[in-house]
Amino acid sequence: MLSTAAPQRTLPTAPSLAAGIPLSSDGDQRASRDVADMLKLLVDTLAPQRRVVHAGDVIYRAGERFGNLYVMNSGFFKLVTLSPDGREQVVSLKFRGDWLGFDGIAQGAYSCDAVAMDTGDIWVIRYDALLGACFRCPELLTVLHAAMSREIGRDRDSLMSVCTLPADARVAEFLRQWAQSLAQRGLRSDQIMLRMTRAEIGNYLGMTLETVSRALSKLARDKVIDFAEKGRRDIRIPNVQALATFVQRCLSPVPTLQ
Amino acid sequence: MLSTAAPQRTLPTAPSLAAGIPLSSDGDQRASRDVADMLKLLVDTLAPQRRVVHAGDVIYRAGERFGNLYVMNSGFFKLVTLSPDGREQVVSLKFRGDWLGFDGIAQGAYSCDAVAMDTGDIWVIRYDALLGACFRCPELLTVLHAAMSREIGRDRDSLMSVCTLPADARVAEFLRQWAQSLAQRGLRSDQIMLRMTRAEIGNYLGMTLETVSRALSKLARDKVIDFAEKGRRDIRIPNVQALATFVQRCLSPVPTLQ
DNA sequence: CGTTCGATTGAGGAAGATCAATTAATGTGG
DNA sequence: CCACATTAATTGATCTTCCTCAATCGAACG
Repeated sequence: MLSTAAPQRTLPTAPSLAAGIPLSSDGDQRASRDVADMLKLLVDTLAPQRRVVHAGDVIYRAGERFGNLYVMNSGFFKLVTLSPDGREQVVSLKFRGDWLGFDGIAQGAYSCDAVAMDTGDIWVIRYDALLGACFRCPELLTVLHAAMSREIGRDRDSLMSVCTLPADARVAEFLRQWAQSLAQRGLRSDQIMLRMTRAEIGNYLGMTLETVSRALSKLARDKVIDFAEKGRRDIRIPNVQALATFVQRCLSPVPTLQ
Repeated sequence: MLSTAAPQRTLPTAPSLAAGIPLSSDGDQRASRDVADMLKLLVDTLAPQRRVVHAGDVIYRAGERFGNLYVMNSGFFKLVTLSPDGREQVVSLKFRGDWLGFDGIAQGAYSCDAVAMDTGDIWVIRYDALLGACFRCPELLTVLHAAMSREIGRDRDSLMSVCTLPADARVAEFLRQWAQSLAQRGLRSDQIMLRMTRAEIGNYLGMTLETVSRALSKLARDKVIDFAEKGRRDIRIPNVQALATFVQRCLSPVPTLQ
């Protein structure tokens, strides 16, 4: 991990509108600092090329020759794989501080599409340049490996959710993870703007869009989430903990007394 | 990847009992060489400590302080994660040439249990020693990153299977992947010895043990697989391609005329 | 040889998929 | 700005797949 020696200033990305409720735990604040530290380190050592992206932009495609890694400074990405027989799967969602392109290292070609879901900016990092820089600055290597390791951990969490949770709980857990991801990056997490359709969410979670819709309706009915006035795309989460307890309630075979 | 300049001799682990049918494709043979090359490189540069393991041995546990990576020379491992609320999930299966422990880098502690499912031997590699060696031998870094990248790719393949395939197809695909893993390592892949119970397989694939059993029975009924005389734990796969076509048949909404 | 654990198979039920109709949001050209 | 077309979301009614429960069988082991 980052050896956070100097009390690095948090980048101005955390509008903590804390209205009494603590929006992020201590762990989240540390994670937020870690992300900021990593980004600063990358800027300082690599002066990466900056690239602005908009919703729909494809940063790399499956099969394309590998050469770059990308680090997200802002925005929101999905990674999509396509099987030979045409099945499509959203395999990962990425936020600020996440890296894109690790899948390409092994085979010399990317194995999925990286698609921007929102406006944002990412940093282009030539892989061989990065390796070179790692020799001059071992800290870079630490950061790189931590990022890859984290990605492996996240992928496993996804598998766990899909394999062990019923549909309702899976959707709740999805929202919880999303909120937590935002919190860990110093972004406000009490209101999340889903930039995915129900179909995309369902694909990611291994269920149909109707089931996603029903699950969200149930969460709203149970007051665990709230829809914004216009559009059912942004979701208010009054209390993240409520999502966690909802998941537990789905798991326990306790009669729901109604 | 490995710059396979010299025609490195394949390690004596590939008893190609080819009885006419090509047991492995050209791609598999290359992969097999790559694995052998990697293992040789590790021996030469790190002279890692060797450790013999037996079924049930736990190499590391979730929460344990991270320090070592492990490279499998032989045997078979499962990685198991446990959620805070007690859900257990087999998140990965590992074979010869695979690395164990990547999940520990990010957090400074392992996030799953690595359990041997069979007798085998693994090499213990201190992470900091590895990093040091990477500076003297950049090839090591390439190999390390390729291994992590491959792991990310595999995890995503798992997610894709679980999310997009019906139960029968998932079991077939599981066997196909297993056979392919063996072939890519120069091991015979026409006969695989499952060292997992139906319950473990089901857990890994996100279904119940009964469903696994029924799927295997169906595969046997359709002559896609064959059970050995004694015990239903080792499975003959007369033709790997048949597994792939079985998966496709499950996907296509073609009436099965019966 | 009985005990235990794993695997198989069947019957019934429940979660979620599919199909379909309706409503809400978004966009487009006049 | 409106009428219209288009896409996304919701909700209901069935239907299918898979889970659950249960009984039986086989293999391994003390």
